[in-house]
Amino acid sequence: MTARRPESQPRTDAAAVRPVERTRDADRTRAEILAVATAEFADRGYAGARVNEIAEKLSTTKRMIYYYFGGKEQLYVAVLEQAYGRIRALEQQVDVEHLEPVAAIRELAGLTFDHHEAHPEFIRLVSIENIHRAEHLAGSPALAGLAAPAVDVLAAILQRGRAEGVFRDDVDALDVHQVISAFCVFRTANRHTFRVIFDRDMLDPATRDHQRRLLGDLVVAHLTAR
Amino acid sequence: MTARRPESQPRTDAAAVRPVERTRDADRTRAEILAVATAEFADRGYAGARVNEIAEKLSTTKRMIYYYFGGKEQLYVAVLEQAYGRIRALEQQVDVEHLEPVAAIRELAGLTFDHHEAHPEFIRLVSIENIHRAEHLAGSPALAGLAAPAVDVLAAILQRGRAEGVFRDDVDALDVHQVISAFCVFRTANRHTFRVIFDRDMLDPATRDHQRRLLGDLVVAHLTAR
DNA sequence: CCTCTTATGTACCAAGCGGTGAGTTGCGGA
DNA sequence: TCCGCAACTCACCGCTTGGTACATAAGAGG
Repeated sequence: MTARRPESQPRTDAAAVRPVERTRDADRTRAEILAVATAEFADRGYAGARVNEIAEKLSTTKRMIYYYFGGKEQLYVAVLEQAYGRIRALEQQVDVEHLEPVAAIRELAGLTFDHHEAHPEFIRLVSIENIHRAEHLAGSPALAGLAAPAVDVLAAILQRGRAEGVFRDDVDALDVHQVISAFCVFRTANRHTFRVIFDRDMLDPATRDHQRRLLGDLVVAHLTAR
Repeated sequence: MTARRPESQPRTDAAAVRPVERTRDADRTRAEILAVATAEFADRGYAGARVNEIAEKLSTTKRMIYYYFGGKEQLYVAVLEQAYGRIRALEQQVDVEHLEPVAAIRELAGLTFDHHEAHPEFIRLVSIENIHRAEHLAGSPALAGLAAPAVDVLAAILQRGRAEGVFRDDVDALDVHQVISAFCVFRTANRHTFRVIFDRDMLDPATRDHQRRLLGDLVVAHLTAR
């Protein structure tokens, strides 16, 4: 029991020979843990995710998770914070001010549609957090009460549309956002049960394009009704 | 160690004296396990639910869960099957054939709305099952591929509306069902994160009534557009 | 070059987990 | 009345789980 490392150890004393990796880098380690944890939590839920399994997919060890984050729950909160932060950053890049109101609504709805489809892990994390009644979200000072930029963009479009007389003046921006979100979240989050029960594959390109148009039609019809 | 039951035992030999309970009843035991398990799985998710905890809330023991269902996963599938079965039974009772098409659509949407709000545990189970990519649903011969009756009702209404010339003739019934479902599921399933981020309480009566009307307006506007 | 802090790895633990072996009791039928 | 079996109880098991004690190496600063 004297041989500690039986193999796979250069031992040539030339420590600097190794390519590039394995230097000490707190930021890199933290980022790697977050990335792996995001995938794992999104994949299996909070209770279903295993700290040991996250650790095994890391190039570092489990000890680092506790060193940097403190515990499973805090790691999960950190994952949520990073995910929401990234989504907000993306939303802020939306630019539809150069379009006329109807086209702008269609574009915004379409972008949300694409965006949700492109980030299913985020939608999954949101579903998971709702299963837990948003208690972690509510407990995070970085996240609670901080609304999405998308609603402001939407409110501006509605304002312009009203001024131009093409939109009704009794429609609330948050309502419209909710309708768009509902449609986009549903087809991503509930895709699996919907497929089993109704045999509709949301990811099929034809279905996808059809639904993207449908969402635009739906919202515009509502905003321009009467 | 001879006294097995130190107290709380009548022991008057009048076995028939006891009110009604505690006889052997397989059906009742099964039903009780299912009821407790439904609440527990809906509350904490599949991985988060604990067999031990379900057992503690039972008037019987954990062993009975394994006796009747075989294991945690099979118990979960049984919970899903019962939940879907009940929902379908409710859907089949919908009767809107006596209403004109527009009123019928509003009524159907409203019933779905009320129905989803009244059964949040079911919505939670569906969310949970989607987190698991509907693998249990797909594996259950009693559930897979068996569409909801609501879509047939919807298709009939659309048909009538088209015949009367009040509805467009290029709208798919399943699309409409999806829009209604999306709205109703979203406001129930994502209620918690939505509240934390946008400070909107879906359960507030005024909000609720407003959204119920909104859903009807939305669908009707789309069906009657152009 | 030494030293002190930060970052990392190893080995391990107690509690809780899903699951079971083995016996016991009530009840319906002969 | 008694028997056979379904319905039920109790104690127990082995493994996985989140979490940690402790040793140690890599750099930055002097």
